[in-house]
Amino acid sequence: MTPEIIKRLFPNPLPTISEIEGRYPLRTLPSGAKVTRVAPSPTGYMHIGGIYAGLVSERIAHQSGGVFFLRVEDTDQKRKKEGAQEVICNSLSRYGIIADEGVDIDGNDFGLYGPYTQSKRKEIYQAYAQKLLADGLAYPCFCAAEDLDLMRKIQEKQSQRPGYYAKYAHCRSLSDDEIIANLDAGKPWVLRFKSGGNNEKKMLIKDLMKGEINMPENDLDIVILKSDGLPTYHFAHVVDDHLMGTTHVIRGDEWVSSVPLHIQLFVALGWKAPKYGHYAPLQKLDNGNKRKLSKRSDPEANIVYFWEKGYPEDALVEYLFNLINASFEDWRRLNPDKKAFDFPLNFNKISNTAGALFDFQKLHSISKDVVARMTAEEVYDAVLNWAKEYKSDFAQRLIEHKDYYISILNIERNIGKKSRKDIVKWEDVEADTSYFFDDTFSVDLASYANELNLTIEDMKKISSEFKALFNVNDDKNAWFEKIKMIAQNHGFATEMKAYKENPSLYKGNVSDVANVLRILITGRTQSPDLHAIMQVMGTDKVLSRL
RNA sequence: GACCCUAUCAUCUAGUGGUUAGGAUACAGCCCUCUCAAGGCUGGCACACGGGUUCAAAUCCCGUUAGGGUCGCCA
Repeated sequence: MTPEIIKRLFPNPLPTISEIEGRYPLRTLPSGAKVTRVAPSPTGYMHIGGIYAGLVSERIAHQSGGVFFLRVEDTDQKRKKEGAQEVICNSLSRYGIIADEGVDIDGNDFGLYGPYTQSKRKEIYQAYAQKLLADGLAYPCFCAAEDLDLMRKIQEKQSQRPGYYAKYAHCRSLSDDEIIANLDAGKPWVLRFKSGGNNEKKMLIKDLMKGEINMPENDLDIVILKSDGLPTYHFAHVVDDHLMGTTHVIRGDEWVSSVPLHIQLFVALGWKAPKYGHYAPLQKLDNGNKRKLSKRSDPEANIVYFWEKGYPEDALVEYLFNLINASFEDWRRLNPDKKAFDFPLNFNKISNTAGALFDFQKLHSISKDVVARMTAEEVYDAVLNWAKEYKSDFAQRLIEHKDYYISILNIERNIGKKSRKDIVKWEDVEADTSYFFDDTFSVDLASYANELNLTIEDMKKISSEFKALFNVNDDKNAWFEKIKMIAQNHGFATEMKAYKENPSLYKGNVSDVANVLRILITGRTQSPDLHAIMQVMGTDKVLSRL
């Protein structure tokens, strides 16, 4: 390749290699410190797998005293969406995944190894591409998309491995004159890596999560610079993670098969490759088959789904930790008061499986525990935050009745003990507490009477008798003694045992009496502790309901 | 089609040559109990299949089957 041709391909002045290397000094970190990153694309959509990767990367870096940074991979200008930076930053920070370096919500860089948005690094990639070109490790390719489609079709027909390699790599052997002719004709071009790999040969890859993998060497001349002058993922990853000093790359296992290529690129540029860890994607069951949680068909693949439903952030984090490493739940049992982020995560303990099915039942169970560990005030704040965004009329009500709601949320909430566990997500709270307000309270007496095998007259009698006896200051025992008394007066058993032994002697038992009151007070047959509910409602409301 | 990965209860998994195959979720039953939830106790439920290697295999090897991934100027 003559310098003249190189100049024609890269007419604009580029920084020199030593200039660039000077801008990215080696990081000075304690020994054992790991440098990781999360590298989403600004498509306006955050996949739950991105949170998974972020969580692992963040923990690995910070637990080792290293650096965790955010890099925005926007080399595909077609997929770039307005407002995507906000989605990325909000999604990560919401789950406590805080980068030491990267791009903030306004698109501003912070940290010394930037810029952290790939489109702003164009000249850096081009400088290294030019170097590869000069070193004879890259070449311009003028093949059009149609040419490549045709090539693949032929390969398929002949049962050949598809791709741009060996005799199919037409532009690899272009003479200088041919290149000049193409350039003169104004043909668009891409830059391809001239692979020295042999597909017959194997190379051993050590994956942090999957262990040793034997892969064939890469012999594909892949594109490193697209016709718009921006790099492909492969090239950008290699250049960036070298310059930014990444030591451990954690990414989805759709990248496993590119590792030979990536290592080849590192070698071609004279660099040391980072360590790689590939995790299997979250899956879901579809018609009896597992498949990857997909953006198109699965709403729960989008992290926003969990915001809309109001899943506590800690619940999702704990669920994901649990998937990353099943010993999390043992650790949690031993350390009920610690933050999830205190959990020590080791690579050799990270589960290496085909990909877990996303299990909502497990998430819900974890979520109930998480909510049960919170105080009523904390729950109130979280519900209010959620409602402000997704249910403004409910938010209004929460604000107007703050103290009342906190008392409601405090019912049977005994922190650290056997607390009530019935809130899974903030979305549930409004309906669960609706009977505390007259405008959202209703009761269908006739059908309940039928269900309890009582007449409405029976219910009325019980109600008026209790009404006369009710005193909001009664403690639980005194309160219940009154209920027993009413039971006795009306021919109900006061003890469950007695009733069970001889049901025919009684009209019902004390629980039926309590249930009558429960229905009148709450409009439903199931509720938290009735005594506590009455205390929270107060005398006026209880009497009016009765 | 080629290459790579994976295979333990319904689900997430522990397990690295000798275990009554452990835990969690879910499920069922009992206890507690004013209902529900919670809690306590108990129970059922698994090493994909076929060959090897070995005194001994969930564990090592080979094959089969099944699932997943990759083979783009997308990441």
